Amino acid sequence: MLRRLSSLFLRTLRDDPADAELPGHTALVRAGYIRRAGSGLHSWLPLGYVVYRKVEQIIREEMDRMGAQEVHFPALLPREPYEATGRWEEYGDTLFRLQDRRGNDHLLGPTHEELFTLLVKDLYSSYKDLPLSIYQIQTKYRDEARPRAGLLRAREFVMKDSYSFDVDDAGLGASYEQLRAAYIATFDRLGLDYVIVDAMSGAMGGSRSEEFLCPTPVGEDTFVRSPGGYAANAEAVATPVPDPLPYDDVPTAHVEDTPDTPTIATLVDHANAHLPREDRPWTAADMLKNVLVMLTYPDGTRTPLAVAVPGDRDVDDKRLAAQVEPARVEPFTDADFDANPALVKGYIGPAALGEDSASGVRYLADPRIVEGTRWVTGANEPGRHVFDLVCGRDFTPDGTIEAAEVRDGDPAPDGSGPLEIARGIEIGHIFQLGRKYAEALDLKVLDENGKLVTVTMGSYGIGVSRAVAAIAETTVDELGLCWPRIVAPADVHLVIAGKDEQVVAAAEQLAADLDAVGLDVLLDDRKASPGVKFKDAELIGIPTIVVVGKRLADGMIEVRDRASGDRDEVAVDSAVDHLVEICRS
RNA sequence: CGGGGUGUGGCGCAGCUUGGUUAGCGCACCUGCUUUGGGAGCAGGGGGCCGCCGGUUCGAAUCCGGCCACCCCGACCA
Repeated sequence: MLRRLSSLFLRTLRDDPADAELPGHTALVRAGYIRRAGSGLHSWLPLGYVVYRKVEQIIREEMDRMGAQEVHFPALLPREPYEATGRWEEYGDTLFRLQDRRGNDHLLGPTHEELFTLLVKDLYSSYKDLPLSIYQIQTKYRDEARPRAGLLRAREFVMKDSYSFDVDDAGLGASYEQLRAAYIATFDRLGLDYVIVDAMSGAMGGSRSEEFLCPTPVGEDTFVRSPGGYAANAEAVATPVPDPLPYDDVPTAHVEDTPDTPTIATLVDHANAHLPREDRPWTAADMLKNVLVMLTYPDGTRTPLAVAVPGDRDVDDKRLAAQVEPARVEPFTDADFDANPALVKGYIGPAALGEDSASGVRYLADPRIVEGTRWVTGANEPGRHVFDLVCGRDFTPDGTIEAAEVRDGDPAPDGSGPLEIARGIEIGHIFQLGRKYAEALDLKVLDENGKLVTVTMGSYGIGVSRAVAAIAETTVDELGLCWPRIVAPADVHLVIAGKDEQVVAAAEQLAADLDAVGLDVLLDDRKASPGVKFKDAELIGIPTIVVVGKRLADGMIEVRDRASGDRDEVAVDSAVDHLVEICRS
């Protein structure tokens, strides 16, 4: 394929667009790959669409290779199936809803579990038909509260979503492993760096869920990893539980006056000024912080929850939310305090917490708060705190909860070293759904004993448009885009640097020759100055830039590597062979 | 949804406080000449209901009110 820049539907921009904030997104717009059509909506221009299709095709090939079969659903869907699984309501404002002329509710599919499940139900009814993996590459719609970061968080985006169907858990496990292997192969081919992280805490049973995160500071997901190879989503990190401590020589708990100390910082200052420790100064880590939240369940029930964390840590809202799902976490309001007179704002302590206490509020503690740990905490009276309160002796929480923030340097749960906190773009997610959708939509098959069994499912997604963005964000440099060859919009960017007839003729001939041997060529045959062409070539980011110009007088052309900036001089006569070698190796 | 901000040719921006000729600049685009190895020069040109609606006024891009859109921070986000 030979494309000419003189006629390509392309206009590069010299200035950064005002609304692009990420370097890769900025470059995609400046280089003429995408245009914003609306908030969270993007149009693909010719160069961008070539890259998009290459990424899509690699994903498709790897899905086909593992035996999944491609189908295609509508993006516009009827309400009923989503009503049946409860997601018409659960999805909330993120769901794009619309009505047809008869007033019937429809939605633009945010994900297609329901449709896949129903399709299999329509056609299959025997264990002999399973296992089955089917997938589609489909435009998805989510009315994001705040679209941002270009293609990374859009309202319309393309996702490859696939689903596996098995009769039993062992089958689901095998299907999951197959998909996992296919994802590894896919991202390896795409040249995308990735980390596979646990997306769910082990406490939640057999369901496995892992995310493929592309590590980059511009990513929206926070994860942790250790030198020993442990990696997990921040929500899923388990805290190693310390051994119990002896507490025989800890004094009896005693209440002290600590006026005007409603926060940890003020309490530490007061304690050091008026009640100094014998061995060392008090720190926030000596304080027991009790945080109240209100949980709201899908059925509307509201229940308060108290979470205890060491005073030097904050509660991580996302980790807490993951632990209490499906309940939603809401702040504990002044009205809630009024309704619970046993709770004294700013001075809440364990004595007033717990299912058997005066307040009756369920009290869950960070796993670090083990038997024998010694704390300073609220005395449930304004201006007073309890000192030397020992866990297991003076109070016992109702249970533990993983809600404290994870910090750089925290130990990995598997002993593989200190955790490092990093950011990543979620480019893939694999998930053992289990029987949730099969049950809701009654997908059953007959097993070998002639008994009806509910099918168990897995769901597996790759963001196609997001993968393009992730590649751009992780390869962009100060000059512009810098595509891995496998997804680049062409193999060679051929710059005609000069208006001399011999130069033009030689470049045209070279372009034709490269085209003839099957390389994709972007030929810059515009009447622009060499400087403009070089800048654009760097911005567009095709991996190999060939310059036919003044050195042609000596029978030489220049071959540049976009990524490294390396330049070679090559004889025109051997240019085709040389470039084939570069592009095919 | 809370907070902040911005809407002026395709892109980036000035003008608005203090209302008053034909609304301006850079890039991009068109024509001509010169130029051609790192975003060229000169000359000439085309392109705008100044986000929308209403109000004040002799007169509104500019002042007032309402609405809409978009962006940023946060909340939210299989």
